[in-house]
Amino acid sequence: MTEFTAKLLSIIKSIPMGSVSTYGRIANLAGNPRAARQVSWVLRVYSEKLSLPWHRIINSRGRISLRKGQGFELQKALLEEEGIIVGHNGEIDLNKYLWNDNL
DNA sequence: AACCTGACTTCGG
DNA sequence: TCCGAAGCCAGGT
Repeated sequence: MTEFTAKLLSIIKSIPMGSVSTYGRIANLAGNPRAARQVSWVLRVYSEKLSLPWHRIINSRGRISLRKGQGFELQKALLEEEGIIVGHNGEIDLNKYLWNDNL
């Protein structure tokens, strides 16, 4: 994998429980604001093998990107287990849960 | 090397 | 708010 991908993995693994981050923000922290799509690719490929907290990643609109029947329910459940309030359509209050560590 | 594929994002209507 | 188009990125074929 590329150095950039390694950075993404490192950042993803550091998202604390009870918080969420977005594809774009992670790409930004890794040094490339426009690589949001790469983040989704990384999650799909490495989440299981590396036990990534993939469920803590949502889109810039503050909603779960996965479709119902294709992971949506699981992600919603995992987030709620961490105390995060998720609306019926996957809406999450970014002002309240967004991980702001360094930015 | 060319072309396709996303769990994306931003912008305009 | 919703929809489509365009931009962008690394990997896989």
